[in-house]
Amino acid sequence: MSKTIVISPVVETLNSPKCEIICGDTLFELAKLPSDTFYGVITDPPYSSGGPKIIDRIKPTADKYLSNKTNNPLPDFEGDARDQRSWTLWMTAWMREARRVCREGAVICIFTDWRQLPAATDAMQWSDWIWRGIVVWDKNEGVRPQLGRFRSQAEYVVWGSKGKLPLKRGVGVLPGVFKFTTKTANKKHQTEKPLDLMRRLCHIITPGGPILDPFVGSGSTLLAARLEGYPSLGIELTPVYSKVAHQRITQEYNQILQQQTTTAVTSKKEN
Amino acid sequence: MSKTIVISPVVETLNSPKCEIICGDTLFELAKLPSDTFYGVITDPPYSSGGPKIIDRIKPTADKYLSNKTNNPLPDFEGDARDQRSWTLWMTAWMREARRVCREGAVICIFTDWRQLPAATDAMQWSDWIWRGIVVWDKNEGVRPQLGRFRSQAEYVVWGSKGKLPLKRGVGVLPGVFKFTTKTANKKHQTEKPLDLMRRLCHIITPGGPILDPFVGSGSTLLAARLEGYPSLGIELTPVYSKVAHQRITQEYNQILQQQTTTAVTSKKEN
DNA sequence: CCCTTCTATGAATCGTGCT
DNA sequence: CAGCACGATTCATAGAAGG
Repeated sequence: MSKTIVISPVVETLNSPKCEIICGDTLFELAKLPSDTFYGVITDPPYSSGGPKIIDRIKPTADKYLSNKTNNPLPDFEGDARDQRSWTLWMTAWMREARRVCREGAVICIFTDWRQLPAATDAMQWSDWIWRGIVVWDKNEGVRPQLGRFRSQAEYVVWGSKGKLPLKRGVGVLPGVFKFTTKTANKKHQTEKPLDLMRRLCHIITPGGPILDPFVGSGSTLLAARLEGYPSLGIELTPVYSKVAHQRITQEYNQILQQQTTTAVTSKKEN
Repeated sequence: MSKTIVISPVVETLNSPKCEIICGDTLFELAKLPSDTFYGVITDPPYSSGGPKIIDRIKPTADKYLSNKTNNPLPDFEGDARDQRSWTLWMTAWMREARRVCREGAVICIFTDWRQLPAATDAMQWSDWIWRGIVVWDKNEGVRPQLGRFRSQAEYVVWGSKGKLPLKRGVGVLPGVFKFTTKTANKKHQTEKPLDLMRRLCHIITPGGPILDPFVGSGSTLLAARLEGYPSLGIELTPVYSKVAHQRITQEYNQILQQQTTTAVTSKKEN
């Protein structure tokens, strides 16, 4: 049996959307949630990529994903050592549960690298989501150049919907390619995504609808959702990261809100 | 039995790489070629995409892929009405033959849309090519917007190699994301790719090595290869397009060569 | 010749209504 | 009711037209 530690809800500042993190295994925690609740899922599951052989996959995550191994202060994360068949089945399992807790017309966005992209589209369709496309995250040149090859400078978001996706639901047209560089400084997680990217992604979800993130990591999705006015629920297996995310969502949220206010005031003065 | 019509080789201008087009079915024509000849394959096969239902796939290609059907002077192209299972098997078949006629270390680049991308990676691996990555062609925003969705503004190149791909083979590092808009004026084919994109792609292949294009269409690959100094062989099923490509490779080649010379002279004068 | 305005278009898809 | 035909739709960009 999984033991659930519920971290106290992030303290709500005035008018800020609710945000909660559960520390536990996604499959078990999802099973406890009621059906037809969320308007969308945005998440970055462990890729279980990083090599064709099992022996390459079961290395510590830092060895797999960081080209500079020295001075790495980031803890390893779990769930990243499955072979592809097992990974696909596991993805299917949690995505099916995630689908249950979502309401009709909900949108799902799953990060993946090129190697797992086909398996991710399989899992999405096996779990009865309607696969609707691929969004490209262009990380810019400069990423792992190799002679005689094309650069692996992109990651991908496989996205779909629970059933029909009506054209008019308060959501505009969103770009299919996003260009954001990965930040290196102050990263809280090895695979942390740019906050601005996550904020843009949120807009695919009906405004104000609660968002689910079954793999919180350092909490970029939850932070972005909160900044964009969406309530959210996150699930994270690793206790360390549950705390990291919790801190980040509270502190960075306030910092960014202040910055935004300052910027707004400044630009008003300039006008 | 397939009846082969060999269109006379493109007239060679001085020092220009040889370029030849065979009019016939790729599967049959490939079977006639000797093994271990080519250094690379760059091609844009029919996607057989364009709708979830068979009835949508078997429509004329103009109905499937053009939103404005009026004033469309371009002939339809063939081989675009397979269901996904059949498409994957067919892709596997010709890619296996293409692999045979390529030498060790050869590179293959296959265009696909998001819908067929997973099947394309399957076919590549089933035919014993080593799948090495995905290249993104960003067509820019402006492409068929739809409310409440991410834009389908990218197409993809699935690429791989025949066996090992040595780091040092005279090829540098190439970008993983290319941004080129589709031209509208003077298009010779419904799905014509930007020439500059094709010229950049060619650089993944060992300089001077002959290139194979089993689906010529309007001949962008062959034209690009010729401009970049690669000899090439193309195969095209539709007689109309065989001729269109032949013309284009002869005429546009000379035009562009002249332009390049003019530009070079002009910029010399400016310095 | 440059700048602005205008128009055409796109490797679709949704949703309605008909058979 | 399932399946299919058909019309409506979205907007950034290129290229044309106009000033």
